[in-house]
Amino acid sequence: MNDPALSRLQTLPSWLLGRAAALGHRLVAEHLAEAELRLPHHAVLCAVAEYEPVAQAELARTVKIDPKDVVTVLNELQARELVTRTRDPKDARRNLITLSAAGRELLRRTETLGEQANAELVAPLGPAEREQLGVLLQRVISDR
Amino acid sequence: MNDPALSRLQTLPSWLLGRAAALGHRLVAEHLAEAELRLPHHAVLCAVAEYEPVAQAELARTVKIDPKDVVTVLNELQARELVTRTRDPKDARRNLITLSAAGRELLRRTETLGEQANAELVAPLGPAEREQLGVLLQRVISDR
DNA sequence: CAAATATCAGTAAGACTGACATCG
DNA sequence: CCGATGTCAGTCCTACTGATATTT
Repeated sequence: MNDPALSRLQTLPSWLLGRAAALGHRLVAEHLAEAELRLPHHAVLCAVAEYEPVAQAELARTVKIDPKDVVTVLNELQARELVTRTRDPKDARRNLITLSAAGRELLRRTETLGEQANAELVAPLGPAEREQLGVLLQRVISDR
Repeated sequence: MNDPALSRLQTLPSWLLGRAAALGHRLVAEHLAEAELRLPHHAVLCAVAEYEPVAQAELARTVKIDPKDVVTVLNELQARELVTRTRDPKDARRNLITLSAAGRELLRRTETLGEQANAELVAPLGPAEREQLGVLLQRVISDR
């Protein structure tokens, strides 16, 4: 018998995406480990830098992670004094998150580390192909 | 200040890949749930169909999951009588895995489900673009 | 003895779910 | 009261690590 079931599976976009993402995830995580930061923490730090002062719920939306997980990530970032959490005087439900000086400094490092990891990830591709890949992926994830 | 830290992050290949893969993972998982199968189980089933009779260690290599996890996956597949595990008479260290009739039948269903999910995933792309995406991803993951 | 195979137990990261209190 | 926000506790899936037994 031996119909090529696996071969077919391994050409499906979801399979290829899964493997490529796993590779990227591993590379980025390895590089970020140098700054003792994990991936969601880095993403949250990026978002805080761009939108501070910002509420946790909005962080969850922009970084696209679960609001419940934002709590944990922020707890850890706050424990390392990379961000500050203060009550919003205008709306007491909200915590306003801002970047500390240490957070800003660490972010500069982790941004560099992240870009190195991504350079490794797309090393097999030429510049035009990297651009093309980015465009296609954007289309696939757009709005969903 | 507000340098666009998040914006930059969200154009990195690893970020885009992560989001696209998560979307694909969710779509495939949802479709496979209809057959009460999870992702690794489907992949293993595909590999067994293509290479049976096959040893667990080789399954781990072809499907690229941890050999320890193959044990669990196979336990569950065997409990549902989708595969059979028999001692290799030539090498008593090996278990030879083969597909049962029920397994072969279920695989036909899950293959269809998987292809439907992937069709949804790449729905925003035209035929040529899907091909292009596949080629680029193959290049990125080749050999690593 | 060294290497490969299979199993088991435990752990870690990430994404999720449900319950709850607070505030507007 | 409803809806949004934040917190807490716990689950699920996937991936890994370490230890062990057996066989080649």
